[in-house]
Amino acid sequence: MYIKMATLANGQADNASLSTNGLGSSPGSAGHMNGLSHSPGNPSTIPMKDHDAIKLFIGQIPRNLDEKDLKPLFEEFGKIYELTVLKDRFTGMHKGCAFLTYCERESALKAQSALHEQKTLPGMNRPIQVKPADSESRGEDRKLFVGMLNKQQSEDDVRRLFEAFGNIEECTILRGPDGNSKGCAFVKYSSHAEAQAAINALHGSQTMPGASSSLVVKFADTDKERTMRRMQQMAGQMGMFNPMAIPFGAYGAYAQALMQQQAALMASVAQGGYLNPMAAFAAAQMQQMAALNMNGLAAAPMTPTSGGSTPPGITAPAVPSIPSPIGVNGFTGLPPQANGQPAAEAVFANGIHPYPAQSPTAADPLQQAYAGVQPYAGPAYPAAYGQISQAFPQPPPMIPQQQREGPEGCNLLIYHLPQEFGDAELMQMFLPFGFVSFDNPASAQTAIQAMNGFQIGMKRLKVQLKRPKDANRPY
DNA sequence: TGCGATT
Repeated sequence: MYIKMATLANGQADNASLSTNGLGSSPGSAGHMNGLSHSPGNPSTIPMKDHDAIKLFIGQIPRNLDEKDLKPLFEEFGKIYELTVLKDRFTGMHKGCAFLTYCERESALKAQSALHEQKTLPGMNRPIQVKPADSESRGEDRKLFVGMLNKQQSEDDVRRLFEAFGNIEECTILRGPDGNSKGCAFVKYSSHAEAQAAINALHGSQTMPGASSSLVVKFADTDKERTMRRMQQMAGQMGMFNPMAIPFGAYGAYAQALMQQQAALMASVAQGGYLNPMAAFAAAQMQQMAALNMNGLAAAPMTPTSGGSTPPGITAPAVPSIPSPIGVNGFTGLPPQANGQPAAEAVFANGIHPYPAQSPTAADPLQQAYAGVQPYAGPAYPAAYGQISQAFPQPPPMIPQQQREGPEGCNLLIYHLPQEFGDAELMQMFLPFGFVSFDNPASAQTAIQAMNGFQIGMKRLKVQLKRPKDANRPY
């Protein structure tokens, strides 16, 4: 844990640090352990595949069919090199689809033409899909997303609409679990130019009956955009902090620090075994997303007040939303509290160096009192948390029984909080920096650097280390 | 206003 936190502290200054965490994609690395066809034992029987073999995506598979059930169906087109049913990474649940590689390219082509949309497996209401996996084609630049369709329109209707602009390789209406159209579709052309021509001709060109606005025709999300979108959806579902609610241009330090810290925190907790599958998934997504952001995707210039355009899938609220509880670590409650918010509150984190605040508006006197209400995870907490990341004995301790001031040099003072800011908000905002588990000096630094000057509405926070007690009484 | 069941 402490190692991770050290990494985070560095990451704050060095955006590249997350790119070394092994999150990179590994195309074609799907292990053969799940594969079907490799004969154990005699090496001479290990199948070889053509260099130009095609990995096929198989969709619309009943969930009660596993590799051995599927094998006979596909074997008639050639020798199978690998067949893997896709399963949920955490729950192991059959996802209703598979990847299939034949030893020979020709077999794949035969299977595709014989099976794709040609038959429907028992229990399915849509025909089987047999087509090159996305990883084979790299076709994002010729795939269109079509929105604002009439929900009655079929694949054929959409094809007719788009066929004049090029050769359509794939046309799929997006449907909900009930099979009803979601009013949108993917259309993949053979070339980027064809796709662009369709956009030029069709986007906004007409309004389908029942649609709320004119036809949308645009390039489909890239991998990165898709990851971001999923991340956002999941964060929303879980009621978690939503990193994308905060525009990176304006709040880069905060967002990055949060994301990195949350990713590390959740990952280490996950290793300890406390996280439920959803949260573990969230952790993985979070890491992926942090990595993506480090690569600059979300670094597009935009601020709440700039009036700039918003990239697809990213919302830019006028006021940054306040992170809500993470929902891990057992931190579901909040400390007891005296209400009536002062303009400044002392907040305890675990840090060391004195750090001069540099807010331009920092004329406020210190006599604003450290009145408050300190959500502080006492000394017992870090130790207990340390266990978690190692072996995972007990769940993390809950909220501390009583308010306590942290060691000297570890307490932050926050000025210019909004009136409506209560402990809950305060705690949520600062929790990632120190309340939970981090007792190294870098945490306080991270929090200060990320949060000092952070704008909430019309105000800018002032965050600095609380002065030692004796230094606080100049008179 | 909706981006697939894709290692």
